[in-house]
Amino acid sequence: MKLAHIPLKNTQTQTIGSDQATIYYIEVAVNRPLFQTFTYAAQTRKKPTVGTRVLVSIGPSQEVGIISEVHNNKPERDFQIKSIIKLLDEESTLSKDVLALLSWASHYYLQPIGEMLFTFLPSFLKQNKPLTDLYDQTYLLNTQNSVATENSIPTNAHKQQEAFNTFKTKNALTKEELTQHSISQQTLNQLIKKNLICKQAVPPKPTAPPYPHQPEHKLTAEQANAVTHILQSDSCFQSFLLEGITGSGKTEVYTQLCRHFLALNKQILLLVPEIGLTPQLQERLKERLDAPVVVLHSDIANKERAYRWLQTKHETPMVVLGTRSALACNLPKLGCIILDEEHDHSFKQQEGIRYHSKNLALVRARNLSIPIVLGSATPSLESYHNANTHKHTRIKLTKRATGAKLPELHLIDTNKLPPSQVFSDEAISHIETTLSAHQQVLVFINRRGYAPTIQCNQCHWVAECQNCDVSLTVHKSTNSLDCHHCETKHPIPSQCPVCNSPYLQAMGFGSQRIESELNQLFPNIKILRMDRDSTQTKGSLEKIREELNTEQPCILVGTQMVAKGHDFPNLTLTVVLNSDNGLHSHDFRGTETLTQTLIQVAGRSGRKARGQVLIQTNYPEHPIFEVLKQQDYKRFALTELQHRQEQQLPPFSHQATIRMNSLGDATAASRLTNLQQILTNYSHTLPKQSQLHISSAMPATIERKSNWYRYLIVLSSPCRNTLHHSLHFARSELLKSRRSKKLKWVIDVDPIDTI
DNA sequence: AGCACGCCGACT
DNA sequence: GTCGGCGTGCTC
Repeated sequence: MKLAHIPLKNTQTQTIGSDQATIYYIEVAVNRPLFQTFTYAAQTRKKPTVGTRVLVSIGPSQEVGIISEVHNNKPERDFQIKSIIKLLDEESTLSKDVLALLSWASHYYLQPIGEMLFTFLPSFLKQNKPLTDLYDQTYLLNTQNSVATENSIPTNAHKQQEAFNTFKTKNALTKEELTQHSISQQTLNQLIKKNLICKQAVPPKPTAPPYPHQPEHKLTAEQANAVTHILQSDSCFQSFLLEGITGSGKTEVYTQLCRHFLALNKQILLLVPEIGLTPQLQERLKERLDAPVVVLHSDIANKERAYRWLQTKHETPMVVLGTRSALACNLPKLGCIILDEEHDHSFKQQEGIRYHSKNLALVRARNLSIPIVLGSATPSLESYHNANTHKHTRIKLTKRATGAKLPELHLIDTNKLPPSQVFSDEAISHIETTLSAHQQVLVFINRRGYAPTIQCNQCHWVAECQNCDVSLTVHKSTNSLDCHHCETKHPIPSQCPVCNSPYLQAMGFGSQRIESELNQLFPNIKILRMDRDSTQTKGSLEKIREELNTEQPCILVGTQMVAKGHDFPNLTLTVVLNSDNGLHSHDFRGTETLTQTLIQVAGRSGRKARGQVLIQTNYPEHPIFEVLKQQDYKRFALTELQHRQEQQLPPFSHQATIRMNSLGDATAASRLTNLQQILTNYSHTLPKQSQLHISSAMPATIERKSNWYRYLIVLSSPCRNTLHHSLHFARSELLKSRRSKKLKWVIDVDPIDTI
């Protein structure tokens, strides 16, 4: 409300000569893959602050940089120090604590400092434009002016008198408030002309539109207990693992936590894995909280995103709901961090700059001495282990908030099912019963497209991508063969390119094929599909959700996407198809991920009344189903952790991969073998107890992608420091050889896959 | 990364 | 001759 204290913008009327400008020496990080900052001189009156954007000339070009350090004395440098071109803003873009966090992250993940900072910045702020471009225009009572001038309003100018009185009580008005008080532009201009009112740009403040109804909500005993437990650690660092079964109402716990911290004038950062879940969560938070909810994710338009970023600089209590990039927003009064669905792999950035948001969130909470809550029904084994060893405090929600029981789980052996038939008779009859009871059905298939491949009946030729080592997926809607890895599309051939046979057959099932299959089986029932292809256009996800809320019997076909936190109240039956390919994964995290996905999918059904889950499998004897039938995640976690311990796999050791890709041929493989040799020699120089393990160079799961040949070596050690030092050594070796357009390398600390 | 410089082959 | 390909090196 108080805007008067904000300094007036037009103070640049410098008295040249008596100008007290001093030279400061600063370190600047630019958006380039360089592991260093550059020293510049800045001549200003006020000491520049860390995190402020500057415009610098670097080599022959001009670029936006961020001040990462301000020196107290002139640093000794054996090169000439250039001056910055200008300070872009008077205020910092990255707060001090965020800058410290990201500097640490650049060191921990061995990523270039400038790129690390810039990946978190909305792209508008990467440009050479001042923050003030995003400020709100307001009109302010000119307090400098004496009362005498007030008399300059003619006594018959009632509108002006009235408007001026409004300003005297309100002090400042935004454009909207002007129209609210029906002050016309004309009247305003008159007042500005008389120097009674001045125009001023102010930093945007988040606002909370009043919500028509704020339903009261009663917590279950478990929920209430969780909230009080977490609040006990007020203003000190503590990490909680909120382990609540699907439908146990974790969101309600988050809401109550938000309310509490807002009441203390604090801010809350709520991180979610993907935008998919935000509309529902956003709506719930807005209707239950009496404070602004700022939503930040990469799908928000450029300028709007930067505007919201600026809003988070405000000290007013607010909730920021966002995906991983929201981690670096300012929030000067941050009081609590919540990370929902903490097991989700999308918190790990896999492309470009590699980091894990969960790790950064934990470090930020620790640095700020505030509590952090990691929530999931199926915690990652890392977090599970951390709770076992009391690094995290475990809080459990064991009952569904509605009192409904967890769904019943049945296995259907599909060994005798002919390959052309997807749905077993048993599944079909269950679907029929459910639909006739006016309830909804979810069919989960972990594959998009029509069919995963097309094959020749005679010579068994399979359509493969020219640029990648994968088979092409049939897409009926576009009538094309698509590569899901390099995005190329090919026409479907009418005959086999090898033996010219016209008998080409779509093999296997994807979500599109399931959809058309269901349309044939249940011609009078609405079939909805939720996958990456069907949700590309804006608002399509909301449309699907609306349809589901009509309580009409219908069938939803979905991929991975449906497993992520959606709440489908009228769903009572879930049919899982084709889960078998996850059973034989060569990645040691394969069973973990599959178990998590299946439990999450199962959890979509029966939120109100008890639901049912049918899993079709060719391997009904597989131990994973024993766990799933009991829905005993604890048992799974403990057995799997024991296995990990025996194998010395994470979380019992720390891993990093060095990946190297070469364009067109496999040179990366031999280069990596070279590096592996150097690292092996290096490991012999280490003290015996440091136990560094270096794998030999191996191809990535998809060896060739977009014609890039991809290889990696895995370094692991039970000692974090050993691993870290070895990686820094490896990087210095890598930097010795020249960069080439056809050879790229990247270090991935705490990798989650080898795809 | 982005840019300049420089060295080589193939063109009006 | 000189245009443009790319390999090499530097950026405060």
